[in-house]
Amino acid sequence: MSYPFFQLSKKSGYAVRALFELVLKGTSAPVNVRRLAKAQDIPIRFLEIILNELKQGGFVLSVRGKSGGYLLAKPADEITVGQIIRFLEKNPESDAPSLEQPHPGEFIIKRLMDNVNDCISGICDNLTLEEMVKEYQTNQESFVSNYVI
Amino acid sequence: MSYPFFQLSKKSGYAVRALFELVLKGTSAPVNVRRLAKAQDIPIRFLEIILNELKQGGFVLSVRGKSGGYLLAKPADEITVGQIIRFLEKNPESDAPSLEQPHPGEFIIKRLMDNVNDCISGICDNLTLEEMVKEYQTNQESFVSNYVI
DNA sequence: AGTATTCCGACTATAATAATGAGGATTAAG
DNA sequence: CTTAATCCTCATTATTATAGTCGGAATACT
Repeated sequence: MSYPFFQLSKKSGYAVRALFELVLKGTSAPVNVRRLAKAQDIPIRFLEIILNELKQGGFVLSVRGKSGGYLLAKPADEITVGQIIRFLEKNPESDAPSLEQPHPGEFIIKRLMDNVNDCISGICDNLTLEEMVKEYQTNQESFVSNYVI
Repeated sequence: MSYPFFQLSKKSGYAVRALFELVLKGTSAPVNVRRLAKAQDIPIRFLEIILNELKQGGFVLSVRGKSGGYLLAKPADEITVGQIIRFLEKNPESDAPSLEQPHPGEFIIKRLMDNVNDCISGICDNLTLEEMVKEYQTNQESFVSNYVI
C-alpha cells in the first residue's frame, strides 16, 4: 500500500464518526455521549470536547439534564464531511495574513498545494453525512467482512 | 480563502524546493548546501539533514571535499513530487500492520481517505521536477509579480 | 598541510495532538 | 424534594511531530 499523503486527525475522524452515528441511529431523541462513545469506540472525555466544539459550529444541539444528549442541528444532507473537517481543523492564527514576504520558491509549492486542496475539497465538500450512511447501509456486508477478516 | 485541508511539512516543502533549485541551475557540477540554502531561503542546517535523507532515498548524490556538493541522482523527468513527499514523510512504524482489530466505524473514514489519497497521488505522482521547472520558466512573470505584489 | 565541504550524532525548543480528571450546572423522573 | 443522569467548564498531562541548532569528525580537493 502506498503512503497516505493525507491523514485525518483523530479528532476530525472521531467527529465524523460521531455525527455519522447520530445519523445512523436516526432518532429524534437526543443520544448521550456515552452511547455515542461506546458505539464508535471513542474515548468518552475526548468526545465530549469534540461534541462541544461541534455545537459551537452549529452541527449539533445539546440537551441537558436527565434524558439529555446530542442531536443533529440540521438535516444530514446539509452537512458535508468537508464542513466538519474545515471547522475543526481551522486555527485562528492562520486567518491572519502573514506579513512576511514569501520567497518565490514558495509559490511553486503553493501552486501545487492549491491544486491538491481543490481536489480534496472536491471530494469532502461533496460528501454529505446522509450519503455516507446510505452507502454504508447498502454496502454493509462488505464493511463487515472487512471488519472480520 | 478556504481552509487548506492538506499542508505540506516544512521539511517536504524544503526538499522539493531544493531539488527544484538543483534542476533550475542545471549544472553537471555539484552545488553546495550553502548555495542551495541561500537560493531558496532554507535554514542551512536543516537542509543538510534533508539532503542527507534525500541521498539515502536515491534522489541526490553527494560529492565530498573542496568543490563538493549535491547533484541529482537521476534525470529530472524521472523524479516526481509524489516520490519525494512519500519518501520523506513515511515513518518506519506505519509499515508494520497494526495488530488491533479496527472498529467498523473506521472503515467509513478509511474509504474516504483512500479516495482523497488516490486523488492527491494523481496530482503529485504525475508532476515531475522537470515539469515544475518548465512551468516556472514559462510563467516566470506571473510568479515574480505575485512575489512583489 | 590547509581548507572547504559533506557527514553525523546528539541536543533543544515549541507546538500540536490526544487525551484525562475533578467538580459544577442543569434537568427529568421518582 | 431528592436523586441520578447528563452536559459543561477549566485545568492538567502525556505523547508525538516539527523545526530546527550545535559541535565536531571525516573526506577530498588544491
